[in-house]
Parts: sequence; structure tokens; C-alpha cells
Amino acid sequence: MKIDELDGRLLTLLAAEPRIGVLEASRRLAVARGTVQARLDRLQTNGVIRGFGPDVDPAALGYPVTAFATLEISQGQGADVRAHLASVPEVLELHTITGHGDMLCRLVARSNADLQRVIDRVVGFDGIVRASTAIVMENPVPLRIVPLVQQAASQRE
Amino acid sequence: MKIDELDGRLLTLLAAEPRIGVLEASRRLAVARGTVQARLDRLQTNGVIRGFGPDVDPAALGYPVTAFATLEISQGQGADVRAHLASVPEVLELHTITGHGDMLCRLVARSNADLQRVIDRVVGFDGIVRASTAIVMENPVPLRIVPLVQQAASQRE
DNA sequence: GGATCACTGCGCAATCTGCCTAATCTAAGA
DNA sequence: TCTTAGATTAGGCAGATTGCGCAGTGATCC
Repeated sequence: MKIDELDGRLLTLLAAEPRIGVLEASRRLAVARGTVQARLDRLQTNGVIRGFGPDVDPAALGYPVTAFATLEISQGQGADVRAHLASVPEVLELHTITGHGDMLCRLVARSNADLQRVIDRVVGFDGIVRASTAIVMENPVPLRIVPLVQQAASQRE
Repeated sequence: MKIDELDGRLLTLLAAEPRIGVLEASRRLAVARGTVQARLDRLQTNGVIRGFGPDVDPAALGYPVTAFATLEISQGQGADVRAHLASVPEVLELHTITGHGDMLCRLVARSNADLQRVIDRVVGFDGIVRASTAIVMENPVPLRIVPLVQQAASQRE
């Protein structure tokens, strides 16, 4: 979907201050309330905005350790492995990636020691041939979307 | 921070239907409005809830390709490399991970061909010794937090 | 026995939302 | 150039929600 400059400003504003309502947003953007409402509807209808889910910090919940695990899956076991990984709460996301049956998943744990337990649980499943884990030390760029939105918004086409 | 069962239900509810207000939430949870308000305040104060930023889908914005790149950084160049990566809109997040100056970043691109451009831009910087990229094919488990929240909420201690 | 803390149920003023209308603009097509 | 569909604006209205405060009540901890 094509995003224009106003959409970009709206998304940036919402990212910065998610709690503001439609009315306040329209004031900030210096447009009519109806316009903001229409833009929001359109952005949501087109799937640009998936929702406004609460952004929960695993660290604050007691899971300060994050890690990425690359898994090698044996042929034909993909579906089972996915179901298994989906059943582990500490698996925050899972991707299948290029490579011979490879998957990449993001894990969290209560401590480095606890990470061992999580990994054991993750890889202790038939079909997972090999696993290599990288522990996250710092997060210089937390998951962000604003720069991309602004690039998309400024792109004439 | 310790999360109890009510916090868990509240977070789960908010994740499922982010648009509902405090009043509606209190009805769903069968507690007083003030309680929900107090819980929300506490969760936000303690950093469990970082915010309610709009969840933007890069694919809907025209960036349907996601990839993870592992970068090897030469000693002492960390800060510069971080700044460089932070300046690239297509870099959605960046982590430093275990390994000798290794970093892991999530990228998006408009197409597989465009990904080449992004990668060139990312790695075309002094201090990046080596890079290996894995393209995401499927995303069986999108970034989620509810299972972890529920586990944390049910954990007596 | 206090004392503290969380929860409840209530109320009020101010604000916002959802929905609608009419007029104006704009950009693209005939 | 004229026409038309879509976007934007400025208002309006009823109803719902929010922010805030307060007293009463359990429950828990010393």
C-alpha cells in the first residue's frame, strides 16, 4: 500500500505517543478530525497497522536473557517441530530461513542458567538435528519501525 | 516484577483486543474499574508495559522480505558500526551477541533484489569484516508475548 | 489488636468517540 | 476545458469514557 507524507506523520506521532486519541492527533497534525479517522481506518483496513497491542518487556517480567537459536531440522519434520516450538512460552518468535531445513527462533530466559533449561526443552525433540545459540548481550537498536515508515512515506511513486 | 493472575488476564485481554478501554476491560475481567486502572498504572510504571505503539507491518508498507544478518565486527569499531546500522531504515533491530564482535540484525527489503542493495549498504562500512545472511521464508510463530505472560502470571513465588 | 494495602462501588465534570451533513478542494478522465 | 469521484474540512449531537476522588470493606502482616 502507498503511504503518503501525512500517513507517515500520523504513524510517527502514534509511535511516539500511542495514548493520544484521534482528536488530539488531529490537533497535532493540524488536520481535521475526520481526516485522521479516515486515515487510521484505511491504515488498519490495509493491514499497515496490525493493532495496538501492549508492548510487554520480557525483562521486566523476569526474563532478562534473550538469545537466538538456529535449528537444523531433518526433512519432513517441519510441521511437528513448529508445533513443538509454538508450545514453548519462552519461544517468542520463530522463522524458517534459507538453508537446509533451518529455523531461527528468539528465546528468552530467567538467567543464563535458565537458558540452558529452555534450550534443552527446545532442542529435546525429534527432528531437530542440530542447534546453535547466540546470547544477546546488548540491543543497540531495539525493534523499530519509524525510520522505515518515514522512508516509505517520502517515497514518491 | 511479580505478575499475578489478574495482571496476566489483563495483559492477555489487552493483547487480544487492544482497542478496549479501561471500563470495558474492567467489565470483561469482572473487577472494578479502579482496579484495572491501578493495575495498568503499576504495569506501566514498572516497565512491564512499555507502551501501546502501533504494530506496523513492513510487508504492508512494501517491504515483504525479511532477513537476518550476522555481522562480524573488527575490534574497536563497535560504536561506529552501531551508528551506521542505526542510520539504515531497513535495519529494524540490532543486537550484539556472543562471539568475537558479532552482531545480529533484522533487515527488511522490497524484494530479493532489493535485499542485495540493503545488504550492500549495511556491510559497506569499515569495521564489518564478514556478513552472512539468512532470508526468512515463513514465520510460523510471529512475535508473541502472551504465552510468556501467562507463564509468568501462574508462577507462584 | 492495630496498620497497611488493594479492591469495590459510587459520583462528577470534562473530554472524546462514533456518526452524520454540507461545502470546498483536488486531481484525473472525457 | 468541463465533469466527476474521492478527500478534506468544519460543525453538530448523543452517548460513552476518562481522570479523579472518597468512604467502606476485606485481607495480610507485625
